[in-house]
Amino acid sequence: MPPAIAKVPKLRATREQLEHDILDAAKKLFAQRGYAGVSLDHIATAVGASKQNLLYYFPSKEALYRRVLHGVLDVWLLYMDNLSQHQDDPERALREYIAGKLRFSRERPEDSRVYANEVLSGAPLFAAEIAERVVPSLQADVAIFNRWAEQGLCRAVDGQHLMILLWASTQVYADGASQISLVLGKPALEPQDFADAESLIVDMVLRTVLVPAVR
Amino acid sequence: MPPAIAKVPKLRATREQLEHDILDAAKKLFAQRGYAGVSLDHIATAVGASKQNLLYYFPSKEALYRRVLHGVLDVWLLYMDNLSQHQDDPERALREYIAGKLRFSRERPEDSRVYANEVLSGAPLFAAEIAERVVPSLQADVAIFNRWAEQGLCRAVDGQHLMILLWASTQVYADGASQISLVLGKPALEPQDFADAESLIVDMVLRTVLVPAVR
DNA sequence: AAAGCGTTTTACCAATTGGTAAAAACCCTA
DNA sequence: TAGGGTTTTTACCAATTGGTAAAACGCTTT
Repeated sequence: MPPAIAKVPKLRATREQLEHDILDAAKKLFAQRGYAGVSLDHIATAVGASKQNLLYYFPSKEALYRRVLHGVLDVWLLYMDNLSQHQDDPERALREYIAGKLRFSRERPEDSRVYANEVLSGAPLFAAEIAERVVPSLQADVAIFNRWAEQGLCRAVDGQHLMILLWASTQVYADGASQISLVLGKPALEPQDFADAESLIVDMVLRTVLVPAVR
Repeated sequence: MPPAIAKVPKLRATREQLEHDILDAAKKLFAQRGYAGVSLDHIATAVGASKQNLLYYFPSKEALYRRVLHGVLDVWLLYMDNLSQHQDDPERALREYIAGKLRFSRERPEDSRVYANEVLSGAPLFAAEIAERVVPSLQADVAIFNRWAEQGLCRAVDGQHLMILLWASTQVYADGASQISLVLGKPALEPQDFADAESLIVDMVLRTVLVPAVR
C-alpha cells in the first residue's frame, strides 16, 4: 500500500469533518445570540466535543468567530453578484438580483443573522472585511446602475440608497423573521411569503427605476 | 414647612433620576452588544453606581432589560401612528409615515437597535409584547391601506409586505448604520443621507401605490 | 439626640467564562 | 509490537457573571 498517501486523506477526513461541524454549530449559535451570547462550552456541547477540543482546532473564541464571519461573507457575496450577470438588461438583472437576495434569506437565514448581529454591534471585528469585500461589490452594482441611467435604460435614481433599500428589504425576511411571522400570524415563514415579498419588491423597484414606458 | 409634602418630592427626584440614568445607560449598552453582551457591572460603571445599587432598583438583570424593552416599544409606537392621522389622504399619510419612521432611526437609533437585537435573537422575552402592541398597530395600518384600495384611492398591493418593506428600509438607517456609513464612505450618517433615503423611499412607495395618474 | 426611613456599600457566593499545561488515548506505519 | 505523531481528555486557573445578606450611611422628623 502507498506509504504516505494513505494516511493524509484519512486524517483530513475526520479533522475537516469536525472542523466543519464546529463552524456550523458556532454559526447557528452566533446567529441567534451574538458573539457575547455564546460560550465555547455551548458550541462544544452542540457538536458533542469538549471545550478544550475546540481550542485545539481554533486558537481562541475570537478566531473561531472570525472564521465563521469569513465563511458567512463568502456565502453572502455568492448570492449577490447577479446584477453584473445581465448588464444589458436592467429589468432582468434587477429581478434576478432581488430573487437572489431573497433566496439568501430563505436558504441561509443563519448566515444572514450572523452578519446582522455583527453590523448591529458596529462591526467591531468586521469593518475591515466589509470595507474590503462588501463595499466594492456594492459600488460595482451602483456603477452598473449609473451606466444604465446614462444609456437611458432606466431612470436616474440614487443607486446607493436603492441598493441599501434592496439589502434591507430582502434581508429582513431572515433577520426579522421572528417578527414577520408574528405579523403574518403563522409560526414560520413559508415559501409563499417569500414569493409575495419578491413580487412586491420587484414591482416597486421596476416601477421606480424603469423609464415611464412601464405599465 | 409642610411636614409630609416636602419629603416625597425630594426623594423622588433622586430616585427617579438615577432610575432614569440606569435605564438610559442600559439601553445604550444593550443596543450595541445585546442582552448577553452586557453585564450589570458594565451598566453600573456607566452610571457611576455599584452593581448592587442597580439591583436595589431593579430586581434582576432580566427585569431591567424588560423595562428597557418596554420603554423602547413606547417610543417606537409613538413615532409610528402616522398612517392613521390622515386617513383620507394616502399620499400625505404615507409621506408622513415614512418621515416618522426615518425620524425614529435618526433620533433614536439606540431604541431601534435594542429592538433589532431582540428580534434578531427570536424575541425570546418580547414576542408576547410585540404580538400585543406592535402587531395590532401594524394590522391597523394594513386595514387603513386596504380601505384606501377599496375606495379606489390607491392600488391594491399587499399591505402586510408593504409595511414590512417600510419597516425594514427605514429601520436599516439605524440598525445598519455602521455598514451604510462604510458604503457611503463617511464616518457617520448625516442629515442629508436621511433626506436622500426619505425621498427615494417616498418616491418608490408612491409610484407603487398611487393610481397610475401619478407622474 | 434619637429613631426611622430610604439608600448605598461591604462582604460574600456558586457558577460560568476563556484559556493553559500536561497527561492520556488513539491510530498508523515500520 | 513498538514508536511517533495526532487528537482528546483531565486537571487547573484567574476573572467575571448574576445574585444574596447584612451592615453602614444619610437625611427628616420627632
